[in-house]
Amino acid sequence: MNKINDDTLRRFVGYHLKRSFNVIQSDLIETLRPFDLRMLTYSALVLIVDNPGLNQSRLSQIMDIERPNLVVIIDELEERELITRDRVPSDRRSYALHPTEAGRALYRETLDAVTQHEEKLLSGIAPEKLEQMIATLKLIEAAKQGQA
Amino acid sequence: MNKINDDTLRRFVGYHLKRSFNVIQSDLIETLRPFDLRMLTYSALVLIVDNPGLNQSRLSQIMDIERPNLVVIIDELEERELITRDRVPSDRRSYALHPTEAGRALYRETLDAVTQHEEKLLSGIAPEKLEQMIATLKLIEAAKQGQA
DNA sequence: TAATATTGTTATGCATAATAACATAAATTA
DNA sequence: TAATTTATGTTATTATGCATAACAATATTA
Repeated sequence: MNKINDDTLRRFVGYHLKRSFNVIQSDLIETLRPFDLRMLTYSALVLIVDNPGLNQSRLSQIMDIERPNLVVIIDELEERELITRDRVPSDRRSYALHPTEAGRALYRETLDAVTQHEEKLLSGIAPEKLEQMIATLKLIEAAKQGQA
Repeated sequence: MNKINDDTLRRFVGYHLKRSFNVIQSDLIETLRPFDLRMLTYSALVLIVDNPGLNQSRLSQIMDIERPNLVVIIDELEERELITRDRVPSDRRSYALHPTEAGRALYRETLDAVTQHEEKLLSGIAPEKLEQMIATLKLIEAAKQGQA
């Protein structure tokens, strides 16, 4: 059982990011499973509750996904009557997305669950370290703009 | 053009991880494109060069993917004659994976390219911050084991 | 008014990832 | 030794995430 050497890949920030994200992601998937939500449907629900009235174009931008991929997500949330697509008189191309009462209720439930699961998963790590890490992650996120 | 509020999602470490990983990932995909490699074929190649003789079972473990998903990756690398699958006399179920000379050459080329691209992307961030972040990312990675 | 841009949509394909089922071979145990 | 269990690699299948092309309806602009 000699150890496999991944020192070369360990030189890359992306490798560490991916491996740690995998850990959080699998925890999150399990957390959301009882609510029949996936990462993207959950993110969309949260953003719609927190930004009622926004349209799909804007939502796809903040979610960093292409508009076509958002359509099925919104379809799903609408079919489950967690949100509504409302025609906008001032721009008849777009829909204003609003949560239903059921959507807001699910939002509250899942927010608790997700918060608790992440707190539990990361309970062994000093909050200052996490805060520092997040600050650096934001710098990486911002590095995108600086690219050619 | 009022800003969309994602404060709720910003409470989650996973959200920051995902967004920053997306930035690095899209850069990496572009970097690997000229070499006709994807993230997974690249990772596999690196690990095989650095750990010649390992088998698919072990490789799938370190890569954190299921064995069936590794098969096509190894198929591709073998078809391109970057690696070989060699029968092991002591265990005739498994294959020892070895890089070819072409595989080692591509490894060197891509290692340079990936290193440079990541350095360029992250050039505006202080190395100490990145080091601290990686240390915390490792803690998150390790949190997996501590789970129920 | 004519040309261009935006919004939402359909269709399509590629990449990543998980599971079930299986053949072959090895290890265990009865 | 024989029977059972486990490990390795494989095929098939499915779900998910993500990107692009093309389009109709509507808005914007030149």
